[in-house]
Amino acid sequence: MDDTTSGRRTAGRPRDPRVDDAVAAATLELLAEEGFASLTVEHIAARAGVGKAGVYRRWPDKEAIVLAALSLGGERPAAPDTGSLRGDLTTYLTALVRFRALHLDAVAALSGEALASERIGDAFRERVAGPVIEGLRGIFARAVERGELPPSADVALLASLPVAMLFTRRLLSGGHPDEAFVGRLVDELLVPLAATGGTAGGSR
Amino acid sequence: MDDTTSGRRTAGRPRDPRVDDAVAAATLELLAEEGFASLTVEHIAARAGVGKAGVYRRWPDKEAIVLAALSLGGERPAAPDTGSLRGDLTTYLTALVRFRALHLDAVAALSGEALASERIGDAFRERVAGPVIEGLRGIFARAVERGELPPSADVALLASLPVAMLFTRRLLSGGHPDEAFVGRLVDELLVPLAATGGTAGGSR
DNA sequence: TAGTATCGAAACGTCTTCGTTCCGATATTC
DNA sequence: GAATATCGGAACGAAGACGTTTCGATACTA
Repeated sequence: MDDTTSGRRTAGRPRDPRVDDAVAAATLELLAEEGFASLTVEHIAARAGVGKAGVYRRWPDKEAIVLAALSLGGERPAAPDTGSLRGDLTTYLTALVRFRALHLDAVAALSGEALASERIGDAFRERVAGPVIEGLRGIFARAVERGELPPSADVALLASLPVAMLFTRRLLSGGHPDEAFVGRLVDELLVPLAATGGTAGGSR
Repeated sequence: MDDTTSGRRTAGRPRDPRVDDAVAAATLELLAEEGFASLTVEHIAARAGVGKAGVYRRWPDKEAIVLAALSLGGERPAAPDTGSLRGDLTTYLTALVRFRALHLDAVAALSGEALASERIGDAFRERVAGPVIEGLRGIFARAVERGELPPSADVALLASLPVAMLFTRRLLSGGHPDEAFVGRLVDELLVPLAATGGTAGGSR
C-alpha cells in the first residue's frame, strides 16, 4: 500500500506525486487567504484539483495535512557567507521574503493554532521557525568570529528578532514583510546593535 | 430594548452587566486555551455560566463577541515617566506582561484570524496593539527629548520591536513572555540600541 | 490478459455548530 | 398587581464539515 520504501513497487496504479505537491500548495494558499478556522478538506481538495478520497488516502485528518504542508519547500535558503554581517543578513532575509512569501503568510495564519495545538506548535518550531533561526544563529556566530560582534552577545535573542519582526509585520502594521522592510531591519536595528557591542555589557 | 442611551429605562428586567463581563472574560480564556478554531458560542456561554440566549441577545455572531472581548480591559497601563529610557521601558513592559498575561495569550491566538478577517485585523491593530505601540512611541519620544536617543531614530520600528518579541515569545521558543524576558529585551536589545545612537546614521 | 491500486467525482450518514425559540423564574416599570 | 424584558436552561431545525464509500476510468505489476 505504501510505496515510500524504495523497494519493489506493488501492483496497481502508482500514486501521482503531483497530488502531494498540489495538496500541500493548496493548503498553504488557503491558510494564507482564509486562515485556519475556515480551512476545510473540501476546499483543499477543490483548490488542488484533486478528489477528496485522494486526500484521505494519504493523510488521516486535517492536522496531518497541515503538518505535511509545513514541510513543503522545507529547504530554507542556505545561510550565505558574504564576509560581513550586514551582507549576510541582507542576503539571507531578502531571500526569505522573496521566495517564501506564501510560506510566511501561511505560517503566520497558523500561529494561533500553533499555540493551541502542541503537535502543530512543535512542528512549527522544528520545521519552520527553527531552521530559519538556526541560519541566523550561524550568521551571528560568524560575526562573532570576525569580531563584528562581542562573544557576550545574546545570539539566541538576536536570531529570533528578525523572525519575530517579519512574522508580525502584517499583523502590527498591515504592511508587507518585503525587501524594504528587511532593509530597515538590517540597517536600523541589527547592524547598529552589533556596532555598539550589540547585546554586550558582559552581564550575561 | 437597548439601554445604552442613559435615558429613561424601559420596562422589564434590566440586563445584568455581569453577563457582558463574564462573556468577554470567557472568550479571552477560551481563546488562550483552545484557539480561535475551537471557539464556539456554546463553550463561551458555558464557561461564562450564561445561557446561550443571553449571548445572542447581545451580539449577533461570534465575530461580534470576539470584537467586544478585545475591548475588555481596554485601558492599557499608562506610559510611565521614570526619568530614563530604561526605567520607562522596564516599568511599562513589566506591567504589560504581569497584568495582561491572559490578554497577551488570547490575542496571540487571534493573530491568525486577524490576518484573514479584515474586521478582526483592524480591531486588533486599533484596540489592542495600537495603544501599546502608542505607549512605547511616547516612551521613545521622551527619550529623544532627553537626548538618550537621536532625533533620527526610527521610533516606529523601535516601538514595534518589543511587541513583536512578546507576541512571538511562546510561538518561537515555547517560553513565557514573562518579566525575565522583558529584562532581556530591555537590557540586551533596546537600551544597547539607544546607547549606540540607536537607529541613527541619519539615513532616514 | 488478469489483478490491483490509483485517479477525480459524487453521494452518503454522522456529527458539530449555528442561531432561534420555548420554558419557568426573576427583576423592574407603570 | 399587570405588563415587560431579562435570566439560565433546554430543545429545535438548518447548514456545513467530516470521513467513508462507490463509481467508471486509468496505469501499473504479474
